[in-house]
Amino acid sequence: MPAPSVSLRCFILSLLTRQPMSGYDVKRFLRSLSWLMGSPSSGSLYPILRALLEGGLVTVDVVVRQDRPPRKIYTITQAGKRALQEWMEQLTPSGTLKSFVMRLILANNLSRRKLLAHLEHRRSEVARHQNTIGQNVAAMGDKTDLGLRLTLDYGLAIARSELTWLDTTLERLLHDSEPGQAVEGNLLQGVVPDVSARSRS
Amino acid sequence: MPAPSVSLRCFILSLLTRQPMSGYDVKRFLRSLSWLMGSPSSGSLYPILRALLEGGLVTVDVVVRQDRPPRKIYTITQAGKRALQEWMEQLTPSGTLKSFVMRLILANNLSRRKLLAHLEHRRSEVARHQNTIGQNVAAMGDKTDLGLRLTLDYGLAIARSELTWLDTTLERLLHDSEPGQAVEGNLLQGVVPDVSARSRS
DNA sequence: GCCCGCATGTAAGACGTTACATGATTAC
DNA sequence: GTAATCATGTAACGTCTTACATGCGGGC
Repeated sequence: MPAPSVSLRCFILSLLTRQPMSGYDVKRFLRSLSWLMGSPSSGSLYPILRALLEGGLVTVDVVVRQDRPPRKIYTITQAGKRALQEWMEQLTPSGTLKSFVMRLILANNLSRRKLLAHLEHRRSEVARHQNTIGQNVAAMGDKTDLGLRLTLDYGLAIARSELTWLDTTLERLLHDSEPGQAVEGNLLQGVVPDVSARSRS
Repeated sequence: MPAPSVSLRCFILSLLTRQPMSGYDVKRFLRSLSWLMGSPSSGSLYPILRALLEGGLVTVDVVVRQDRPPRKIYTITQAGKRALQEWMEQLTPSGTLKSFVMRLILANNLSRRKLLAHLEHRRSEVARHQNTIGQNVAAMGDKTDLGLRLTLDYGLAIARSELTWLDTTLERLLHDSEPGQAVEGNLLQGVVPDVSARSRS
């Protein structure tokens, strides 16, 4: 039993705050975002669900069906929500795009203040890396290394677009929060499950 | 000895085609690009160098110095170059940004044809993911999931900027290769213009 | 007939990090 | 004097993937 990573375990736990899901549902959801943050394989996903279950952070409803494997629908418990809250408190992101996106998806579980802090933290990191790249470009001088030039140019392009996205998003969120009063509460109004989610056949 | 991954081993080997380097040099170089592709820790880097040495793909020159650890300068051998060439032939990228950047850095070891193919491959992948995100947005409808909306919006912004970068870069490379006759040789003339463009601190 | 999607899960091993060990030099 | 950089390396451990096992249903 390869004790799964804290971050991935918590992330999957937090997906269950959106709605109860089966392991396969989690997989499909993450596969649709695989470009941004990759998606775990069965070999890591199912052990994580089992660990959550054994830790009492989720419950499972087994839906038995004729002649096919039962679907196991996982639902987060109160204990799970508490554990999640504790994890959310100590945001210490590690600079990678993946960890940034992880927390971005969880925006609903964050107070607006925390969300803004998260975005601003990312902003400063990207800005720093932009500077680093600029220094690299300067240090390179006239050496004709096509690969390095392309890479640095690429990095600059990505960094620039990310910064503008962060700026406009921050501005939008700030603008939205000014008229509102509930600054500290979670901003997610209609949390109610709505378990349909699959209409396509 | 945790036999290191093929890709990382080959990538580090290929860095030595740029110039002979010590392990620490490799580390520093990769740290300066850590945002794009991360940088390996000592625990993976040094075993890789040892494996390359034992495989005869590199040689080492030990520079002894007074009272400090000797610097070990690694140089790629003919056998190393051949092995690298073979690896380069079978480009089967795996969609991640990291693997894309890895090959981008190695542009000098690629024929122009291969480089263009690489960029075009990336282009089609990003375009596909852009479509996926679009579908997600459509499927979401009016559900108010702030985190998911932000994430999808973010993904779209990144994808768009990457596509425009790829387009302009492809165009530039095509434009440069038309007048020239040597289509198949490695290209490295000092092309890429004007990468300044920093306005914000 | 065959492969793909659905749906779960396990075992073995590849991969990489963390933490340590060593120790001189430079900078605050 | 405490910390950071230079510079190498090892061992233990955490983490994740690959490949397999199972088995039905639907499309080509």
